[in-house]
Amino acid sequence: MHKATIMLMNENERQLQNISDFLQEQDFKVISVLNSIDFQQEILQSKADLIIIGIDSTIGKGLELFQHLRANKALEDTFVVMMSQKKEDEIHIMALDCGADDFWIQPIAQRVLLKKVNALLKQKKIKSPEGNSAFYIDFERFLIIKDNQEIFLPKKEFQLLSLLYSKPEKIFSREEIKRILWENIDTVQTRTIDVHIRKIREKIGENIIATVQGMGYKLQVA
Amino acid sequence: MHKATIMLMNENERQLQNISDFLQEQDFKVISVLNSIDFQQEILQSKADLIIIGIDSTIGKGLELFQHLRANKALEDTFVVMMSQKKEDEIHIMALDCGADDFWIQPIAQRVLLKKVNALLKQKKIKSPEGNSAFYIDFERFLIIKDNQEIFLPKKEFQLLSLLYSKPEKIFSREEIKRILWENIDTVQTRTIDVHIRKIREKIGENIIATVQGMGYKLQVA
DNA sequence: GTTAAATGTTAATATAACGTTAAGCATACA
DNA sequence: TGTATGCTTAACGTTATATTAACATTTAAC
Repeated sequence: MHKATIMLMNENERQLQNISDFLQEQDFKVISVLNSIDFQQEILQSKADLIIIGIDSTIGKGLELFQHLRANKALEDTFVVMMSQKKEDEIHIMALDCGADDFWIQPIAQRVLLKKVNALLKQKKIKSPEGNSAFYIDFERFLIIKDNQEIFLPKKEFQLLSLLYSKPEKIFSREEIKRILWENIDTVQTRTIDVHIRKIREKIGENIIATVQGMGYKLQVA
Repeated sequence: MHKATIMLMNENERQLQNISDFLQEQDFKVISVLNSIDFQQEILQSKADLIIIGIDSTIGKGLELFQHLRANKALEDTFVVMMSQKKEDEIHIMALDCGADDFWIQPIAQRVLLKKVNALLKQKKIKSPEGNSAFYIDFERFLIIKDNQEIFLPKKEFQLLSLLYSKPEKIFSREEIKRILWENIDTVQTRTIDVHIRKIREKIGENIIATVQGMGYKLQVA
């Protein structure tokens, strides 16, 4: 099984070492950084599954820095937790506002830490429809925006893509698509859907809609 | 957008009312229950997205009760959080061991509560492999999840595995499998099933489907 | 141990599902 | 009225999946 990678950022060296040692003992792959410059360099390349940031020495510049990074696509699937010794709600809220997925108060018992880490790693973030794939849909203007380009799709193609887009990764069977887009008028032949798919792929790219044989189509998230 | 449903269980009526009122103000659909009997009745039907349990008046019977429920498939996608006024690590760990996904310490500021609730609702649970066997089936995405890996199976293999999965440990005879998967078209030869079993084993592991000589196949629960 | 029955395995073949193209028709619009 | 656009279809190409037959191996019964 894949060994989870955890990235630690903490300007307090002792704290950093403590947690790092413990997590390594527990057989995680750990990447430790002591300051926000290293952090910035490592964060996007590390492909960490979980990032734990100690914010006590960092407040201000660190959080601000992070807020920008959070928007980065490479971090979409990464859990980010901030830790602090301060219990004030203000800090808690600030951390979550900056895009942290959770907030832990230090000191934290090793067994609790381990439980929490494992609990998080079991979960998987779902990308919000906005950050979805290589494109997004402007429903007001009936346009697909991809790579800063505006792509126009005819009505049926637009409807079909919108449907798939409504639940990325969910497989929509031809039956389901027919039911929704054609209101179940079963005079519609099977190949019709394929042709629409064909044209959509032609316009927005081949790798966005995946075929699942025997089942239907789905929007790729990766 | 779908209005999230939150279920609250707390034997302390004032706490229950407080949280319930606040969350309703925030436009969540809230289901409140005061005791573990109601809880048991409501939990499976409520289809809540998030369940928050106050455990201080409940410890013991409540947790035990919940531990059984956690195994239920209907709760696979539901986040469960336990709250307590006690800060001891023991309780924290116990809660997580019982299958809680998170643990919050009371009192909790309303703004913090709201942030945490929203953060959780943004995530979507991945069913833990521990449940049934060494894997689980994502029917929406048509995938087998095993050791955090997503495995694709062709339609027939998927159907066959799903059938076995529907009743772990039950032995399905070849006749029964034929009847269900081929709608009793008896032109299908015996070895066909074996070949499908073979391919499934190849992809998800040899120890998951067991052969019962003279009887049929069954899903191992391990 | 020997044997027959049951199951495992492989690779060739058949079939079903999907992709693609071009053409026909309807509708809108200049 | 002619032209453009979009939707659907049929026909055919291609690929993925399902099935089969032939042979190997295991199991249980004697």
